[in-house]
Order: sequence, then structure tokens, then C-alpha cells
Amino acid sequence: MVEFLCGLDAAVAVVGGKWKPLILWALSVEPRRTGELRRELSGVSEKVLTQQLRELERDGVVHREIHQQVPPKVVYRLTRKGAALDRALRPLGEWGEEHMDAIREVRA
Amino acid sequence: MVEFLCGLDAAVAVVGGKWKPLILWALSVEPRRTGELRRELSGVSEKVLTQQLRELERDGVVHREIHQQVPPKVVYRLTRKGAALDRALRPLGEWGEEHMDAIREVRA
DNA sequence: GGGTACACCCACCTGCAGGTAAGTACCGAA
DNA sequence: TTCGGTACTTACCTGCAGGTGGGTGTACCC
Repeated sequence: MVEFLCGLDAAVAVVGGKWKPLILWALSVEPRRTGELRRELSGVSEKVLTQQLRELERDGVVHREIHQQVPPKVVYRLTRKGAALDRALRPLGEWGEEHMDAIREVRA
Repeated sequence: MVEFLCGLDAAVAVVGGKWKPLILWALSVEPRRTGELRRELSGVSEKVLTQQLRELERDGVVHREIHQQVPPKVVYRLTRKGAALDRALRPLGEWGEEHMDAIREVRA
């Protein structure tokens, strides 16, 4: 790994994770706490959510903001790079929106 | 499955496969025969390549054109829908191009 | 006759992404 | 004093995407 054939390859390495696109989408609306994210993306396990958030943080698209208090409070927000990534994903989302029905139909 | 939370979800269902983005990229340059694709995407096994091509065909983004002759000749090309998908992937590719170095660096 | 190229198909196997369930440490409310 | 909420971590397990290696049929070249 760590060798990309093209830009698309690199981008996929960042957003390629079961919940990552949805996480980015959620955070693009507004910053959120861990629990809020968990409830929004119904179906994610706690482990996988934090895991994917850590990877997004490592890749520099998500910022983790720890409010030192009890009980703990952690807020996630998109970095500038993350916002750009989100914008780059928009056309893909629109394409999906447009052809969703046809795709769904073909898988029955 | 067959239930998408949003357009992005649907699009990912289509391009989410180890070689699919690269296949689309290759076919966007020009239509290709099976063997040409195999050589271009060095690393794909024959099985997985045809498998992913079949799925892309089923999803209506790739057209399979069989020239009835011996030895067999099969040409794959993007459909209009496929070309639109390719265009929708461009911004993502550019984002990747731009941040590729940073991403590579963070994974060492 | 042996080798190569074409575009497949099939049975089998492996690695790892993702899921499950439990534990940590703290506090406030019932 | 037990419960619920906060944000995690750890050990363990499972399913399946993807990879390996073989086989098919035809025709050309040496």
C-alpha cells in the first residue's frame, strides 16, 4: 500500500470505509458530538464509529475537539481539507440521487 | 441492502469495488478490450476483473460489446450514464491528486 | 504436435473490515 | 444504591470481497 496509481485512488483510500461518506455528510451539515453521530448513522457500532473517525482525523479531514470536562464532551468538525473533500463528493451524490431508482431496480 | 440512505450511498454501491474506479477511468479514455484492461490495471486477477465488469454492466454504466469471431473479441465502453458517473468522479480525483502527498506521508 | 493468445468459468482459500459484547472511569438523578 | 449517560478500549468472532490456480474451445504460428 501507500502507493497510489492516481488521485482517485488516494481519495478512495480516504473515504473508502463503510460509514465514512455518511460521516462526512453529517459533519458537513454541522459539527457534532460522538453520541449525536452515533444516533444519526443508525447501525454503526460504537467501535467502528470511533475507529473511522480516528482514521479521518489521521488523514486530516476531521478535527477532534476535546472539551476537558466531566462527563467528557468531544466535538468533531470538518477541517478545511475535509470541507473540500465533501464538496468533491457532491457531484457523486447528485449522480447517485439521479440514478438511485434504476440501481435499486436492477438489484432485486 | 437495496435501501440507500442518500445519493452518495447509491453511488458508492456502484463504484465501491477495488478496481471499479480505475476501470471507469481507463474506459473514459477510450473503449478497451478485456486483455487491454487487464494489462493496464496491473494486479487485477482475471476473475475479479470480469466480475467487476459484469457488475458495472448490470448497473448500466458499462456496455459490453461482443464481436462474434474466433478468437473472441469483447470491447467494453462507458454508457452515457457511465460517462456521467466518470464526470462526477473527476472532482474527487482532483482532490486526491492535490492531497496525495499528505495522505501518503501520514501512512508510514 | 506443441505453444500462444483470446475471453471466459469454476472450486477453493485467505485476510481483514466490520460487528458483538464486555470493561473503564466519572457524575448526577431517581 | 442502582441506573443511565458521556466517550472510549479490548478481545473475540464472522462474512465475504478478492485472490489462486485450474479447465474450456478455437485458431494461428512454428
